[in-house]
Amino acid sequence: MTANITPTDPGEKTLLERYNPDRFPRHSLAVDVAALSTFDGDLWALIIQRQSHPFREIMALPGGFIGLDESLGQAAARILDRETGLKNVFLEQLYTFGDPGRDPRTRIIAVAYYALIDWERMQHLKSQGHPMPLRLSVPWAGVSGGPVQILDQEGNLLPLAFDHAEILGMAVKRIRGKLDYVPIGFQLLPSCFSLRQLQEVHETILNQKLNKDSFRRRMLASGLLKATGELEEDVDHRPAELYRFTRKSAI
Amino acid sequence: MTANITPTDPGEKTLLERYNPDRFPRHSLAVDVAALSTFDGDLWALIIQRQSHPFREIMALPGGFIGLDESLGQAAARILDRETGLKNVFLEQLYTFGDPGRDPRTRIIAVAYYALIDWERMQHLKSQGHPMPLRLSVPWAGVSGGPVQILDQEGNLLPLAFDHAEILGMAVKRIRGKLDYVPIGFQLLPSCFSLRQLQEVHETILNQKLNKDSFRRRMLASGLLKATGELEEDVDHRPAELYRFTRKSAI
DNA sequence: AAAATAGTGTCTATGAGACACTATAGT
DNA sequence: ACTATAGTGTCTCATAGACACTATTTT
Repeated sequence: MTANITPTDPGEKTLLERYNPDRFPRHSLAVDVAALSTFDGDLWALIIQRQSHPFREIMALPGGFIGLDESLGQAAARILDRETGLKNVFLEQLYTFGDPGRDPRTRIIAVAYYALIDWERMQHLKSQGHPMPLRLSVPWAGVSGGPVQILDQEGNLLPLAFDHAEILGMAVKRIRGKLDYVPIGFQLLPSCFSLRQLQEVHETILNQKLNKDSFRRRMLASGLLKATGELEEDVDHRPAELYRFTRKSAI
Repeated sequence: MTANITPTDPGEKTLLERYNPDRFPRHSLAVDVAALSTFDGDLWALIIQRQSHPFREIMALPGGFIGLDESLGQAAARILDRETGLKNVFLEQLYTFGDPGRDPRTRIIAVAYYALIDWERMQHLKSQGHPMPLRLSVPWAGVSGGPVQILDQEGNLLPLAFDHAEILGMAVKRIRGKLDYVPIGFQLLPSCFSLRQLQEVHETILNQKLNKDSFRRRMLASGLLKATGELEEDVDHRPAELYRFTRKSAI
């Protein structure tokens, strides 16, 4: 559009140069990351123990403030890298939590992301310090949603800081719903896997047993799996063939 | 947790009182609303023509800055009310757009919401001035996603300001995906409607013809429709029975 | 009566679940 | 040989699509 300069319109260029962001309220913006994995029939989340107030010593999701020149996804990847040393992780925006009062310090809006990490990588976290995977307890079925709790090694419920139980719940709800039409299961497996492993991932996410025959047929008919010809090793029964995902569909 | 005060820990209360939000970068946060309706076999979106720079005179979604003490959903409802006078509208968070550079003034993060409004209400907007429904042209099938264009009365493509074509595209993708498992169709209809009207809404959203028999069976089997006993009027053929949605499932 | 759509009944094709059977590893 | 799981073939059942038919309004 032509920027005609008139007495009432000083022109776009001038206005942009004169623009004062402080004419409108400014907010603190953070990213929280729900990094999920599957193991032993349960979902696990990467949790840290807070070192400072508020919620000092309480369990929380990794998070941090968003820099002025990084995109939201970059901020999430940076924070996940800082906590785990992992790069190139499946990471997707989840929801933005902005209720006034969700943080007792001041109003902080959190753009939540979720990540899917296979258990093998989850075991080799760079910073062996605070972050650790903790088992989830999902107190609802299907995709009804709601907060999700975390358990310590003895199976005791641990409280979560801020609204992080809601964020985790939203992440579980999202991947349950998404699993029906997007093959995200392989994000939680090594690059080579058996159909049984894939089925166990699905069963863990959905928290329900699936029919073996029908699951095999669906997966093989999807055209997204490629047989490698290799076989499982070190199992005390007939070894299964290993498959790879053909990542033709953009994730 | 007991707030033990030690030489290295001044206590939670003190820290919260001393908290300085300016220790971290602060951002401009806005809400943009994609208000959708269906009519004449197409999706329509509520569009305004910008009165000021940047993108002066270009078409855009209604939006505004988020107040310091309102929730994100409240901000979206306030802005939709300001533009349309409509209250109690189906409104749901869509995605947060935060790429640096998406707004030429300064970095502005936009939490996008989408609304579903039945065509009847769309015709009686309070402020007869700027906001108007414009027809959408969706250049992709299914839920592949991508930007969506708007058409003027003559069917010419109009440019959209900022990343609003992407926001609209995300909204269309979302409702297409959601329609398969959540009955959102009735949000685009008056409270009483025929099965044919409902099918037309589905066909418009999905942009594909549906099988009449199977659609009827699915809808009636869902248990979400209640026959009213009333019939259509002023149609030049056998009148259809009218139904209501039983909103037992929380939307 | 003609036109147009509403609504019902039935056949068929497809896909999921169930089950039986064979195959192949370790012990 | 025994056990455990992999993998195949087949039957059944539920649901979607197709189609034929009847019903009810306006013109």
